[in-house]
Amino acid sequence: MLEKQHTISLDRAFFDRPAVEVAPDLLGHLLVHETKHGVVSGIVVETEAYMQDDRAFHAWGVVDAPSGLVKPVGRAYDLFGPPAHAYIYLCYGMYWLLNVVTEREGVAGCVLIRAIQPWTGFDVMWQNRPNVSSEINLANGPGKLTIALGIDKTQHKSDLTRQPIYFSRGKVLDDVKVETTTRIGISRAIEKPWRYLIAGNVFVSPGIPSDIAAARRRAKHPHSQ
DNA sequence: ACGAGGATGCTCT
DNA sequence: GAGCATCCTCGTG
Repeated sequence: MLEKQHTISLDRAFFDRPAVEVAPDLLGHLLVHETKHGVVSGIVVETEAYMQDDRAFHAWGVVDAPSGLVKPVGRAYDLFGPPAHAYIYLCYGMYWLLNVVTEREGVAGCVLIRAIQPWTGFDVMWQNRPNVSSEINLANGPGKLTIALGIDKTQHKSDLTRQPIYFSRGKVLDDVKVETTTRIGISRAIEKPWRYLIAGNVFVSPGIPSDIAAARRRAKHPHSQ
């Protein structure tokens, strides 16, 4: 069961800021999903920020340069909506990834939730991910955590300041030490240090920061460009 | 422990 | 047709 203090949600003002501020601040808060099978939650231990004019961002190139108008087409349009709404999209044709929209309406930005430390609703999580070998692997990745929590396309654009999906106002972990790396799994803007994680937490994802991954590839295949 | 490869569908060229 | 904000399995050491 959740303690009462963790049933109150972060408000919209919290997300009405640049993603690079929201992303580290979310660490230590609970991500909660009140499902019909029970309340499932986990501590946010890893996030990434995506910013306007960021070449790795879905919203890149969507603003028409001379007019400043947003082209009202495609999935990226929802990234310009009001803050604190869910932006959920299909990755590699198979996995739903959960983002929170940041910044005021008209400015694009979001925070990708990359890993949670399971907190409540273990029975539901194990049901959702029956073939997992250990608690560590239950939700230590952006695709894994949506499966564990039962989040998919149907919650796209839902308001994350209220049930059924929200972030707790109170932190479960206080005084978290935030570590910063480049983001994972991207090929553009790989130098931006916009991945945030709780230092030493074993529930963070096993991915390799993109600048390190690129350097390794170059060392291994010096001929490929 | 690690690395290669496949699954699978949407978006943009 | 290429390129993905991924994950899992099955090889080899």
